[in-house]
Amino acid sequence: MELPNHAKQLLLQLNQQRAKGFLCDVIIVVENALFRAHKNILAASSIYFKSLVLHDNLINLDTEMVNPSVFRQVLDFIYTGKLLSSSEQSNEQNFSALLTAASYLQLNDLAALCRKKLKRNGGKPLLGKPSTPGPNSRSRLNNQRLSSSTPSNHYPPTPSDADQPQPDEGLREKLSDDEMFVGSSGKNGNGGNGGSNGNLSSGASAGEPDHGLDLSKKSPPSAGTTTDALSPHSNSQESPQSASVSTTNSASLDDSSTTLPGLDACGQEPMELTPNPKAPEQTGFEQTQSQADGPTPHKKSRQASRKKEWPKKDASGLKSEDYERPLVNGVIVGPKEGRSSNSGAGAGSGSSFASDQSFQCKEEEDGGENGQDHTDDSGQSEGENAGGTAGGGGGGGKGKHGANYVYRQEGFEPAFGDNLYVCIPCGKGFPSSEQLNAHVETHTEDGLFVKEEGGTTFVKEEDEDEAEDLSAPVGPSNFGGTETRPFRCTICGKSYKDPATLRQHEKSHWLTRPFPCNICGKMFTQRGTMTRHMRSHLGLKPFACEECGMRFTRQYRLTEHMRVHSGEKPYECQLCGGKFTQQRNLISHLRMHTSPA
DNA sequence: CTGGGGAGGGGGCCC
DNA sequence: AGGGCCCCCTCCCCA
Repeated sequence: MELPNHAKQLLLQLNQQRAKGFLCDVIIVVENALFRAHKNILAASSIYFKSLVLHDNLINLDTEMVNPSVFRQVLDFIYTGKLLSSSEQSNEQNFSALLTAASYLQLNDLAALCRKKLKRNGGKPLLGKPSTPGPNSRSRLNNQRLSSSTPSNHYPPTPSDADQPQPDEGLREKLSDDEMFVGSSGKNGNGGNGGSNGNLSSGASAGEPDHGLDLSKKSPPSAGTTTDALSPHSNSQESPQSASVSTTNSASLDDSSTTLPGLDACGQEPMELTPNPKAPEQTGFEQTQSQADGPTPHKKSRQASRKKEWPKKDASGLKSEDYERPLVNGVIVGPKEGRSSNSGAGAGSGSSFASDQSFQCKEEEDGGENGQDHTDDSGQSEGENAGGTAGGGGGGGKGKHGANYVYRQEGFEPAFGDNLYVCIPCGKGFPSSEQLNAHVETHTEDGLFVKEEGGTTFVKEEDEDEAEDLSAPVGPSNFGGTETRPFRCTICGKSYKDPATLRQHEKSHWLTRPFPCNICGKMFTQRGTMTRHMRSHLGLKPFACEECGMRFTRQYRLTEHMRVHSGEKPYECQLCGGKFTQQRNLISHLRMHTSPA
């Protein structure tokens, strides 16, 4: 007994989910466009993808092998088995590009389809493009690019040996100059020494501004010779994640930006893949592991593994809105964010992608942001840290790591059922995106930022940034006493020196966090925290240790790290006299003294 | 195997 | 917006 349309239906659902970003657990970066997808689907369609998604949640594809437009077709193909080529594209060039991409990605069926098509048209497959499996060619290209002579025999290549992380131009623009040289760190091609973090790419360095891209400046001179051991950093770069940042492309943001996966290009003629019995036969082989060829310093593996962790839970939290937002300067830009990110790059955004109508998706101004809350922590966090001041140790701990930033919220256990499209704020499920969107609009009128406790303050979405107007803090001296900290939070009673800080603090009480990460959808109460978080996605580590070349995402980390070299151990245990370089280690040490052993 | 220390990384929060 | 600090998690090394 067999259900006739089962497979088809399943695929249809999956494709719809992809369109909404629902349960998507991997992001593919192609030039300045991001695509979300499901690891399982990718893994089932290509060995190459299989090896990539194994450890990566953020994958960066070689822009020399595939461009956003082509990748969109590829992705559509993967999810539908149909080749949708718009009239304008259904020419040889397009098929040729598709073939290149398919070969690179090891999508054999698609490649065969393209070859067939090209043959039929009398075209020549793969002109000038490598016909070898992507990975290899990719490595080759990368090596060239890096001018590294290191052979890349790994196959499939781990992102690590594949690319040299170089932040996408667009992304760079979005971040401060000093952040730019980061990605390069390490990873140089092969591990060999990444050590030098970044140095490699450095050719660039000369003449850059102080903080700038001069990799050589920031990184240790040892470039070529440094050992891996010294530069765990490099290792970290090899982690999948870093790979993600690898593209060298200098896509100028202006235009091309965008790609909205999940959207069907209109007017396309489907070219269906003929049933292929042996199709999904990818044998399972996960050799990625072996990649860590050579002795790997422990840190390497450790870091690598850590990297793998990040998106674990977050990835799925992507909002469809983000998903569909055009990218500008390499960063997904949406109506909402666009507004807020007015910093240079952001500003341009609006206009920059305007030209790219084709993929644009209209979504209402605010539609989504609110939708994203993850409450996991919110609930308690506030409470805790609020009251807690110092003791609030809770404050810090809350929500860490694990929270589900996604579709599930405590208190909102939605009955999904068939309703795959779930309104995050209220937990209602809808059978179609249209219905969900319609529903969401009803929210936007009400404003979704509700204070967690008391719920007395409503902040309209539009005012997100100017929340102060509505969440007017209790003015100075409303609470007798603290003259130095006259601004007090009505919810938890903590007081602050200035209204801005109070306002900032108050956001921690909001049920909905106003600053979402455009990549994983995680929500933050402070923009700065979100920006910092973004760095981890992008592999940006602007702060380099001049001693060993190790790079960090935060200045503070570097400062801390420097003590390793200086031998300074400023933190002393009053009980046993033990000294530590880092306060946190003293703290954990103290616990050892105090814990009831 | 286990516990302690060192250290990288992430998030929250205040200034 | 960025800096700095705190807290937590986790991994690795080593005794």
